[in-house]
Amino acid sequence: MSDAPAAAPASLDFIREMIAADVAAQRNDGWVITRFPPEPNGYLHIGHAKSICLNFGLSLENAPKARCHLRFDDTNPTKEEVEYVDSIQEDVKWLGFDWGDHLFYASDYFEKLYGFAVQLIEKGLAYVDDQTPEEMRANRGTLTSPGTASPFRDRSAAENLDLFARMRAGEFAEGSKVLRAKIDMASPNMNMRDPAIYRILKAHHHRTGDAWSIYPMYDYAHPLSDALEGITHSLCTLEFEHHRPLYEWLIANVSGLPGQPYQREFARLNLTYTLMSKRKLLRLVKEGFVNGWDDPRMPTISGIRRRGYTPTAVRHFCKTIGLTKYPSLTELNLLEHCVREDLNKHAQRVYGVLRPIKVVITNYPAGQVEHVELTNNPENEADGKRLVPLSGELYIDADDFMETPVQGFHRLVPGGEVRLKYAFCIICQEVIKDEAGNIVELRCTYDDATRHGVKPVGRPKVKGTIHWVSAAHALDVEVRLYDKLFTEEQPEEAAGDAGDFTQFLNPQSLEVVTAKLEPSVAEAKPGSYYQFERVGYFYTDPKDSQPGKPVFNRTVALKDGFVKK
RNA sequence: UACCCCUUAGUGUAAUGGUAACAUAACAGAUUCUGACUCUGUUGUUCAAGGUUCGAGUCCUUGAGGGGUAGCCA
Repeated sequence: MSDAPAAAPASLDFIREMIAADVAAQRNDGWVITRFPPEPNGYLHIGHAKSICLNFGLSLENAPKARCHLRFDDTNPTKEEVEYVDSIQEDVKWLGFDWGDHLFYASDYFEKLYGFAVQLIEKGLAYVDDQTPEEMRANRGTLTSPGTASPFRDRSAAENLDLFARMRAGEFAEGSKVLRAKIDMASPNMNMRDPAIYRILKAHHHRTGDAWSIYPMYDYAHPLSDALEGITHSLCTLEFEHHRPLYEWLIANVSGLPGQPYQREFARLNLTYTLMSKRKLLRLVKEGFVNGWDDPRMPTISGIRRRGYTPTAVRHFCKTIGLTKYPSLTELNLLEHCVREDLNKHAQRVYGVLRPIKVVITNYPAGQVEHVELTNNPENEADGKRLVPLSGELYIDADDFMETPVQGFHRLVPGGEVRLKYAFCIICQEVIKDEAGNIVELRCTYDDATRHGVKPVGRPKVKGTIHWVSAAHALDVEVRLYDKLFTEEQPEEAAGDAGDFTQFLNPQSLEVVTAKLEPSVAEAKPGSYYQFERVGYFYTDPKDSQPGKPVFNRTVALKDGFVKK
């Protein structure tokens, strides 16, 4: 799937408008430098894709005076792991973006950040607080009442310097002291009520090891890291809106910063039938509701990749949903539309029967096998053709036969006629059942005069065309039929505060069938995209497929224009 | 009952004081050796009330509704 990662959208969103104005005004000499700053504490999901497409997209759109950094915001060693660092890089690359040499870690700035903190202390803008976390919380006030100053708020710079140095040296226990910015305990913005900027954490960091026993807080590290990297536009989601004054306070009060970035916020992605919280996603994995972070039902990048979504489709989706400050809920359907749109252009067509019914063509010469030439992809003739065996014993899909048909059913019925695509028409003469009454076989006759799409004159029109697989040549293949993970559009909302979203897990989110596929798929390479004609799009599972023995994941079903009335 | 942000077809977005539109969804029809794709058409939209203006989705006021915020998480 090859379309280039995105030109600018036709009309500018509020962020792009702002940036265009900055460029026009030659702010930062016309440079646009953005960053995607994940904390390596989990796997990236489709919501992150929105941010990735924005930040890296901006860099592409504003070339050559633009770039986008990948920065790991690794300021909390208790939650972070290299496993996540690796997966995040893989996911960003898969989406089609490239950070070049601009891979950074907040932890690389620890020494500089420490120096800035010393500077703030010297300026009388930060102090060491000995209050317990409980006391701090109590004295912070509430949403409707101001906070109370800490008894330690007016320590001298000298004392603060000494204490902060000893915090770094590891002299104090975790939780016993914290460095706070001295701002305004009465601010209506809770973030400005002397926020903690350093805490004591005697934890092993995945990059700095045991070198530090204090770690900067996000609110402190982020703006300063942005400034150190020369970021011009720091874009984040809406819940950081209240952090903006603090961001600006730090940029204004720390001297010697090489850049003057500013922060703007946009609404995060919400998708129907989808959970986007890392914590809840973790629960699904940990409690075994899904099979790992890359389970094709997961909204993680690794999950949707394994499901068979394409980078082009995801990028196009991100462009389509736009960028606003309205906390919208996007229909999953739109994502699926983008996936089908891309796959329709590129997926190779094959015949596959998910729920086989045996069809015996009684007047077809016994033992005869012929080969029909089928188009691999009608959307792209260059994909060529293939030969598919046809014989007197076939499988068709159970969905394509109804013993007592409903209104509008165009496929095979007792005594009725249907076309086998690119073969001939058959008439169902007899339905054979076992003792339990299950259909085990359909006995049919074919009409040689109906080959090549011919409709003999004077015969009732055959409305249905169905796919088929030759029984003797069919491959038995494991196919995983994925459906939406939840039965509710908004599982969290539906569960309420006290409830548990897992009660809305869709029991039908995964069905594994042994399908009958045409023999050509024996050579299917892991990680390739297929359309099973009339059924859906399928992806060769990259983990579980073996040479000659592919396993397929259903990416998304084809739209079904047939609605039973 | 504090502060901040937001509100345009069912959903997601555009319209930058001058004809309310695009995508998707739904529904019709055409086409089709995929009930897909493609094509055509239909339904349906500015939260409310005032104000400014020749003219308001857009600016102002008030109200309503929604989201966010009280980690030594990010």
